[in-house]
Amino acid sequence: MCGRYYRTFDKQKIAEALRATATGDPFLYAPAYNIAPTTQQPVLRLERETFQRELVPMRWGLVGFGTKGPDPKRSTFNARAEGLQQSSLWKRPLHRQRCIVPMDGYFEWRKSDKQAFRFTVGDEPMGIAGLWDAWKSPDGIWLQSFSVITTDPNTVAESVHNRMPAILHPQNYDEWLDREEIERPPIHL
DNA sequence: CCAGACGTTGTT
DNA sequence: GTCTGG
DNA sequence: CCAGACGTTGTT
DNA sequence: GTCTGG
Repeated sequence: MCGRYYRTFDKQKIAEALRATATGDPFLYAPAYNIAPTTQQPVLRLERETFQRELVPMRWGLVGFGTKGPDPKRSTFNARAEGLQQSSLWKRPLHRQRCIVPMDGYFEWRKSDKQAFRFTVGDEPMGIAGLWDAWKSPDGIWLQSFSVITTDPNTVAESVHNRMPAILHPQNYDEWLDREEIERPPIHL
């Protein structure tokens, strides 16, 4: 699982590091050390027509296109990699709306004693595989939102938890973001 | 066909 | 919107 | 994920 | 204990 993370890079640095155009309010890119679900956070995706990389602030906690809106009773800030194909909520996002969640690291709490652990990949920023969707509110305003994909833990993560976010290798970012591959999404990444 | 869901975690 | 269960 | 709340009435 | 809001 991944329910908290942190990011030290600001708008300009994220844009530079990811070679992307950063859109939206600079305030939403401010370094944050305890990021929680339902807050607006920048995610990386390809622009619909130009396929250029763009950073867009979205709500953490995916709100499906056809739902009635955000539902506090249902957690959608994580999406299990194993079940993405079997759910109407995740299926279209998996095929057409993949994104990457930039962060410096994430936190996990050990169940036994509630001890918090911080996970990073060295000193490098990391990109987590994510999905996004858009929902139109009754008053016509679009809400964009995203979810972090989780998978089985590696040997480091499993000492604390039985799930971990899907960390992408930088060389695979383009393949994950590809908006033209809608038949066979690169779930192997 | 319609109605209702559409999700995750851990159970130390 | 789309899928599953009844 | 954690922190904090956890209620009722009626209201054009 | 369970739900909501961030």
